[in-house]
Amino acid sequence: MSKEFDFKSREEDYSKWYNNIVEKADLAEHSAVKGCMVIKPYGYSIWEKMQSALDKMFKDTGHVNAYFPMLIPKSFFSKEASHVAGFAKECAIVTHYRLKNDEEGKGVVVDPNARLEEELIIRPTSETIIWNTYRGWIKSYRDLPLLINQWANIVRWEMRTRLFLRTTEFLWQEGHTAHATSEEAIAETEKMLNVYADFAENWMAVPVIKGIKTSNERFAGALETYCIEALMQDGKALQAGTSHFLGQNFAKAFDVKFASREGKLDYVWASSWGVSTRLMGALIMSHSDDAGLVIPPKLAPVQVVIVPIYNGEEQLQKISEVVNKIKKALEDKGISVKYDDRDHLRPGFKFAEYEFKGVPIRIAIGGRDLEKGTAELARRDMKTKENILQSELVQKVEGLLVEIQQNLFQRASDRMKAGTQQADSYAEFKKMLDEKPGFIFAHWDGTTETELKIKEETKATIRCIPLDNKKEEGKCIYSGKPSVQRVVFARAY
RNA sequence: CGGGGUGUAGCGUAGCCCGGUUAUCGCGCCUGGUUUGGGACCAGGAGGUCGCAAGUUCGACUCUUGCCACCCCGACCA
Repeated sequence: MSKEFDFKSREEDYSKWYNNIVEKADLAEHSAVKGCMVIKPYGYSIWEKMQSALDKMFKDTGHVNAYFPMLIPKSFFSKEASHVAGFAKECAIVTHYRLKNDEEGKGVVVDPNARLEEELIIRPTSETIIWNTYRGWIKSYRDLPLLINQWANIVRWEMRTRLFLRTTEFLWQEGHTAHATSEEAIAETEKMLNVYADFAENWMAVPVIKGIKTSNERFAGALETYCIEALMQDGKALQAGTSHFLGQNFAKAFDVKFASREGKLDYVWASSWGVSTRLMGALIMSHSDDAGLVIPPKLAPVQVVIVPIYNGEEQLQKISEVVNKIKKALEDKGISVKYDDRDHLRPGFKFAEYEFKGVPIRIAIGGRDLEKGTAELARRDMKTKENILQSELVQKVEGLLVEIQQNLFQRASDRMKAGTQQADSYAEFKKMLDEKPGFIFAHWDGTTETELKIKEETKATIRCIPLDNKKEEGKCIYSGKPSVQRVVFARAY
């Protein structure tokens, strides 16, 4: 019996549990560079599944992909005042372009003669370089809307990092669109928020609240920031995606004007929106349990694993014949199947391994099944198993994949519901945060001052003002001033 | 960036306080064999800049200083 695969339980140590899963399910590991991670093949293939689903959704909504450089002239940043203020503290800067051999023979050193005339920033986001480019692309209303997305890596120099949730370098997509009117840009911003929510719920099986950020939490340079917020199993909120209405801020900063149908020149209206490898963190923390990772079928690199149980090589061959037929039949239905016939590991070991790697369905076929025409079918989400006829396997598996997907969403939704409360006084609010953290709906007077005070005293922030919020008269839990609606508070990642 | 902790083989660790042959054990890995319905067993074997760098010393895993990385807590953020 190996200790290697023993997980910390969520109860025992939530962060350790999370790190264990990331490492032991082979998703990612720390790299030689502080704050940066290596995404391992198994983890990356989940990200690829996310990418391809999202990419299709973007294309289906009229967007095209392009690529802009990773290095941005420093001067670009200062063109939009609040943007530079928001990102200045976390920028990596390229100052030189050459190394040379150290004259004292101590390896290579930066060549002081190779200083860049203008320093380059490694993109923390690409608004500036993109809007500088758009100036040349947009002349007329006929050039609009411009609907572009890019898949890229970016760097934000973070103080404290956690695999997937916050790393110095991360992968993401960023959409940058240009429109003739404010209304159109806002519609685009909202449309992409809906795409994100759709993806989170229907692919990741993660329920989210759609909302608007307070001015304090808004993206640097945006007029309005929309977001999807998810609730993790420890009661902390996770911002899973954002979509920004940028107004004419970047158009003005980079002088991007278009001639309208009437022949008038006006600045272009903009949106930008993004989701990142942080989604991996959301996925892990939404569904996984004390036995390891749980992946919804639609994002699982391997949906079905088949493990043979045999006695001797001869029997293995017979089983393999049956398995290969089943495998083919499943694959014909578009299901990804792995047949694990490694001989040096026993079935029990494999069972455990696929459990902590989160494979949704496991089929075991042994000598007894050979005679009876049966198989053992186990589902990861419930950790249950049953014996069924091989002849019913394909149909059963197809249905089960759908069922597991739905079950995970249902379970996560129930958790979110159970973790969502209403507080009507500050005392009650603080008690909830301590005793049963989660989303807390409470009245707020709408001022940044109150928001910051609450944050300072409780570490809870306003996650968003839900889009479907019902208006309700009330009093701010902190200041007692009148409020027209409840907002969502939580401690967050 | 502040407080706390950790760093010895792929993983988990003993040794360090009180310096002294060839650095301990378990798991994993390799070879061969027996096994295989929930984390197999036997035999043999390989694998180490003791996080890095200086210093003290006849001698450093052990003492001193500096640095690095990771974890936890804070400030900051997707």
